[in-house]
Amino acid sequence: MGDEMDTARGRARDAQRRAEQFRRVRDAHQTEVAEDYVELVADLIEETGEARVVDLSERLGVTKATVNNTIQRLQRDGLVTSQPYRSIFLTEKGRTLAETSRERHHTVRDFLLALGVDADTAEADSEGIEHHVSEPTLEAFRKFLRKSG
Amino acid sequence: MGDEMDTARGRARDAQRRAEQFRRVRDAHQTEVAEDYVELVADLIEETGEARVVDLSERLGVTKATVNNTIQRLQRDGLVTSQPYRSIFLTEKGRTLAETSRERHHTVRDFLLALGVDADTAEADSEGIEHHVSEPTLEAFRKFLRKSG
DNA sequence: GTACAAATTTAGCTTCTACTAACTTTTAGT
DNA sequence: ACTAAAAGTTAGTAGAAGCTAAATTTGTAC
Repeated sequence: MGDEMDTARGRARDAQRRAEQFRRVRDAHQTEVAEDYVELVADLIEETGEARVVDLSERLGVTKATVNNTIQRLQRDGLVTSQPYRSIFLTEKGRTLAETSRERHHTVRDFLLALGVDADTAEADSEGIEHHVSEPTLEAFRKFLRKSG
Repeated sequence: MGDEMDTARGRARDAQRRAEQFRRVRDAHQTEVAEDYVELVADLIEETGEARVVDLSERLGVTKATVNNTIQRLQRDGLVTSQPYRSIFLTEKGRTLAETSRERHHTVRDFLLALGVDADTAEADSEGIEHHVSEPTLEAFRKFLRKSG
């Protein structure tokens, strides 16, 4: 068994490891929408007392029809409840997801701010980044915040 | 025009601003796949001399059929060229995208490493994060790297 | 309490990304 | 040169997320 084979094997292992990373990113995408929705539903309930399709539609920048579609799916997945023509509520599962999601979002945003990024950019970028930050990285962010705070 | 209206207006403006952020994240998603592919094609050409469907398939963790599909789309969008049963090449546009994409990827990865995140996590997270980091944030990352380096 | 406006829902369509299974072409071994 | 394996392609399917347009329900102003 020569070097060539070892190299080939090494490459194969490498490829599999990287494939796993891409898979994780793809999986993250599937939960991103769910996280954005439940986070927003939680915010709206706190701010205005209820979460309506039209509010989600405005804040997300998609049509009401799209919101409706997605809410159906989230209901199917046990994250929200809603009766026809009534506003939207979070299930326990939904509340938990909203909570961890929000915590992550804030950590990322505060971290970017602490790093010297301007407020608008920090808010905008954290929206995209929050879904792709693992717990170890979040912990590194928190550590930085403690030191710089 | 009382406080109530001002608040309502303020909320509407706020909603629009946030909607813009979500829109940006959604747009980023559309280019993510393209960026991952061209970056990988560039890597493979450098490492092995050519980029084949089967290699992309292995590294991305998707089937060859999926790679084929996507390559068609990238070709349609002018990022790659490929003749049937032949390996894949980047266009000038594709090379440019691969280059900026790779630079961003490395900046994010090196930044996470400098922050104390372990190598595996840095590699995995940077894969997800790289597509959502704006230029100002990247610049803040670079600045941190210069200071800590 | 009726009519109108606002909100919600439904129907039908598109694009993207993924899959499996079957097929064709190319490459490599003998 | 032939055959088998590897690589690439095609066809058909599915689900997610978006859209527009039309229908329906709810809420409100008079």
